[in-house]
Amino acid sequence: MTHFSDLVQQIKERREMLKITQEHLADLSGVGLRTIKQLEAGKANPTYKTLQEIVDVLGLELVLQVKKLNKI
Amino acid sequence: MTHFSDLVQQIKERREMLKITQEHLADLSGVGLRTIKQLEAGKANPTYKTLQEIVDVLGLELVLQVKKLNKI
DNA sequence: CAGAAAAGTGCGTCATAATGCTCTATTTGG
DNA sequence: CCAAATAGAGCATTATGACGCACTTTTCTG
Repeated sequence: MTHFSDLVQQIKERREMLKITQEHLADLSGVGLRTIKQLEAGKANPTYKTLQEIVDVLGLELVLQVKKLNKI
Repeated sequence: MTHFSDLVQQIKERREMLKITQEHLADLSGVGLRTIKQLEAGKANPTYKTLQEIVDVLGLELVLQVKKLNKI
């Protein structure tokens, strides 16, 4: 779960910044409310698709890049 | 599945660039060979954890960033 | 070209992600 | 402080991801 908690944190902060409730995010993204709650609680291992639908609504995107070294 | 195929393509190209076989990648990442095969074939919706373990071995990382506009 | 290595795929099982419902705990506004 | 809104969880069900095995197809290599 390397930096998964960071990612969750980013999602949560972004949602709050946009003044969107979990429920509204669920409606907008089509992802179940329960799923969003579990994700934000850090108690989930979401599928790419689920993650994608959520971050998309938040105006975010998942990108793959060459690892930056020395993350100590 | 927005740009999922792009992500799969990046993973595949990176693996080939590193001259690693799917089997070797499976061993290195701890992810099952079957799972890697399905992913590269674009016939999967991997969990974050699975994706993370694979890209990590390839020296890549998934990052969340604010969406760049006008991707027409 | 022939054999070997690597990749693709059908089938079946097991584990778990996704989800709804209900209830509790927090947070927030007035 | 109180009530309403929002978030966190337990429980159960359904859908599907992860995986091994066996076999076929494709791609290398000598």
